[in-house]
Amino acid sequence: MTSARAPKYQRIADALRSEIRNGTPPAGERMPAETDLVERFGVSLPTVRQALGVLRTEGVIESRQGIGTFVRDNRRLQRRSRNRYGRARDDKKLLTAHLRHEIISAQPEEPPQEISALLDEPTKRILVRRRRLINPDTNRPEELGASYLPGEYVFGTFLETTDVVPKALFLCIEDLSGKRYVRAEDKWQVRIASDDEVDRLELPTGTNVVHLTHVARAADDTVLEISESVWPADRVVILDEYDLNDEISARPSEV
Amino acid sequence: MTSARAPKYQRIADALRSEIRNGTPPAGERMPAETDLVERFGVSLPTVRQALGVLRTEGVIESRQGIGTFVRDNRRLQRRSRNRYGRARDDKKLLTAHLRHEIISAQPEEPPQEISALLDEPTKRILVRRRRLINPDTNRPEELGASYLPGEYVFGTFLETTDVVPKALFLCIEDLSGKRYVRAEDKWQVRIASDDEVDRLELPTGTNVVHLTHVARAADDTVLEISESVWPADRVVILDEYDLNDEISARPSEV
DNA sequence: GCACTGTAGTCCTCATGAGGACTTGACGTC
DNA sequence: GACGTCAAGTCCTCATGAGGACTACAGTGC
Repeated sequence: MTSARAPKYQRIADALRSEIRNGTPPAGERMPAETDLVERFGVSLPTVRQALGVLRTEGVIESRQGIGTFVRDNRRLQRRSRNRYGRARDDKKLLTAHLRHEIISAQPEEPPQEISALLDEPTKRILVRRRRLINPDTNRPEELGASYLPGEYVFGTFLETTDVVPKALFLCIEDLSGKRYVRAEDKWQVRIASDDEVDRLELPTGTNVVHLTHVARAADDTVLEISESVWPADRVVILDEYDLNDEISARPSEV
Repeated sequence: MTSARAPKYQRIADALRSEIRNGTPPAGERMPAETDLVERFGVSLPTVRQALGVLRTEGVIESRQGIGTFVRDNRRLQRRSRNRYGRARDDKKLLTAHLRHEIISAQPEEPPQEISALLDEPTKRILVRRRRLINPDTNRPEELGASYLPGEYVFGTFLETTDVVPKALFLCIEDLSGKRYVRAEDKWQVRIASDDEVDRLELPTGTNVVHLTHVARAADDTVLEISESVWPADRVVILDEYDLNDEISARPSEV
């Protein structure tokens, strides 16, 4: 894999990566100290650090100052791309059901540019509920989210508290607004984590995240809810299953 | 944004990033030489290089040895997540239609582990058509793809040539197999680009890519086609629109 | 028992210095 | 005019050296 003429730091990175892939050190465990690696590979400290930097940006390892460098556990969480509305399926592959929901805040906020651009003019006063999901197995945050709800329906209701809602959020909105969720648009993007996301998701800076923006509309096209979800990009898999009859409009060979 | 006690390389990176965001230098243009930056910021060369390294892993800039460091054009290409089967919509936001199609190869290959795991036993002999999409405006590759087709249907047919197919690929397979595409599973992942992808997509090493694995099945559940598509993660947006009536199975409030 | 302190081990920052590899373009030769 | 050569400018690699910041833990004093 590595050519003989590759730079030292690259060869060291390759060596360590393949060792990790073979289980030494195993996920979660500590790597040898930088000074040990200097001795082992017979190179200088900056070279070792450059090699570790490669693995760090790849998400293979993670360093904590004063403690050590650790092998990251990169098992991926499985998400269903349209599972927001709880279609009844008991798919054991979906790990997200076990996640603990935690409401960070629930208060009126000025919507950011990208969100307010999607809103109808009269609904620009909004309530924002921010949530975080913790994986109870690893005790690590796996998802960050925000729901932007039209103020006219939700101001002064129980949604303005940080309590966990009694039933699915969209059902609450339907009750409060008297309208039905009938259409949705999803937008998926990969981008660098913001400082806030780095903190809340406990990620190394510069990590990529998957960002989903979900817009739900009523029959009259007004926006009932906009929600955002953010996951660490290297810890998530998005699954989608569908019938093609709906997708294939006409087969030319039949015309 | 940057605290006063942030390390030098971080402050330099922040300064350059915000300048770039404000248009200097503009996308595609050259950055000042590293030695110029050394003088401007009054730091050493490794520090400047570390700052540029941050921007490089963020995808903001790109360096070419012997030539210079350039601001990357990070406009994103829009993709529809289920548009593979050409549902007739004339959405001007979709830029992909303008892409130039290029068949790299079309020959029998040993399927990789992840693919053959999805295949039925008798169809493990497959034809692989590899394609690349070029954006004629920028003349840059935007997408890399591979279609894994069951050998029993396609060996010896025109699909074994690198010619562009006369009609949509799935229609060809339907004709040749006598079966219909009725169901599909999509799997989306973000991962580091392989060496091959770095070459073919002309990316800096270590870049993240979005990887879609699409499995299409017939009514009897046999696999008709597996296709993979790979895009640079920071140059793509995935869009999806759908009716919620299909998704929301039952509203408890009505029970 | 508790709180504080010091120390060792760890990763992080940054300077200096040197050589190499790659690209471009000017120049000279044929 | 075509081709090869050379030099300048660029980014890339790597060593050495030093200091700092952070964490965990053992020991001390109360």
